[in-house]
Amino acid sequence: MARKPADQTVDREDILWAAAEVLHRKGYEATTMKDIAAQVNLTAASLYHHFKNKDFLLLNVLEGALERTIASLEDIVNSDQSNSEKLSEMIRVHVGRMTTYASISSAMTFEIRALRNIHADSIPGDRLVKAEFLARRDQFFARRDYFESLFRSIVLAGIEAGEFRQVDAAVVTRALLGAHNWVAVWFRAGGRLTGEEVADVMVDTWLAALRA
Amino acid sequence: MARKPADQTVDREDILWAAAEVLHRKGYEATTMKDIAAQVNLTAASLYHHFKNKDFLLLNVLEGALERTIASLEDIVNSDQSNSEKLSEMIRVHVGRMTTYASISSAMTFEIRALRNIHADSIPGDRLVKAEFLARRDQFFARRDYFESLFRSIVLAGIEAGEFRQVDAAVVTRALLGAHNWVAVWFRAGGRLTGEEVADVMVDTWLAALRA
DNA sequence: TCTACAATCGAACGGCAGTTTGATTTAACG
DNA sequence: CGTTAAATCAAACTGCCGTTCGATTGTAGA
Repeated sequence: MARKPADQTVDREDILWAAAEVLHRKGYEATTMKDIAAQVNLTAASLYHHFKNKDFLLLNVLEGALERTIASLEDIVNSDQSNSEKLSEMIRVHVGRMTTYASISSAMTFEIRALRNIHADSIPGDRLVKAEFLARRDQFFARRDYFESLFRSIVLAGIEAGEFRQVDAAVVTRALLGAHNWVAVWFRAGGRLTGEEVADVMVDTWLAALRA
Repeated sequence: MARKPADQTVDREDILWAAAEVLHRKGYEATTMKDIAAQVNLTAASLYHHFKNKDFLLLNVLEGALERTIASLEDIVNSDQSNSEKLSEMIRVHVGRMTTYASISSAMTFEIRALRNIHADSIPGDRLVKAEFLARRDQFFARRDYFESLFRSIVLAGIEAGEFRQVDAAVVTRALLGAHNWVAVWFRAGGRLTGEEVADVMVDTWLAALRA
């Protein structure tokens, strides 16, 4: 089927990973198709065999990252633990992704603006392609809201259960998410702290901030 | 001296403000000189009368925003209050800037990557211009570190004074800054909460997280 | 072995971004 | 008034970016 015997055959996942890598370093607009292709030893033209265009490539990166994160969080939310325990685990998962997959995760949060700024008119392709893009992008925004609501629902549940003190759950949740997102910007593997140690600090911080 | 009688005369500050506005919406790479010019009813070419090029324009926006913020924070740091009081005021100032001047402030934090990714070779102009850019950019990064150290120093002082509990000051400070930065992304004037109310929640949250 | 097709590349195209240049307008100052 | 210089613009240039197209390569299955 494919070309190239064994030395190099690239699949969708490899490209998505490479794209996230470059996205993390440069941001969507500064990232060229050539940049992404170079990371997987291809030419820019070859990428179009795997993805419709640059916009869809971005969309696929963001969708994949978000869905994997949501899946991990849902397992915790649906588990049988106290709200404090759930929140702790969720923080560890979220911060863990920010440190282990910094490129993918920070693309997921910081390139949302780029996704929003893509104008339907400028997308190449026929009407159906445009429509698909718009629909999937809307879906992504909805899922992104759902992701946020997972954290918020635990904060709210903790307050009602008396585990957490009375706070503005919406704002505190966003404060927590902002703190986590920022980790992907400053964290460096091999630095003073490991990803797990950073997560420990975050857990400690947010439990202290919320404790009744 | 100038042209245009009274209907429109534009100065550096107007352009910087307009640039921040567009930067906030689109990000540096997606922002065109035409975009910025349009905001102040000019053509792209006219901008070059006020700034050397697009890179310097970005640099000027970031420098201005950072220096103004630092000045406000230094007043508080040097004041005669407890560390808790100082931190509260600093949070109010920082969050206040994020809500009142969201464009300028979020450019200051989120466009740092764009600034870092500008390669000396690609800057137009002679050697002196390049050198000036590189020097001022380094200076900006240094000032940005200093800005962060202002918050961290108060956290550390609070710990030593026994006002705050023992925490990893570096990580907690960055958590706090991340939470604040994120405000510029989600806050909307006219929403459920005013900027001051958001700041109140942040003060409450961080004092709770740090209280001994 | 032959065929079909997945995967890749080189080359070319259209468009637009940042920038430069030179001319033009108009306010300020003597 | 006349001169000067600040402020602006239209037009043109250059280079690169996303994308398309056609040709080529190698492999999997018949």
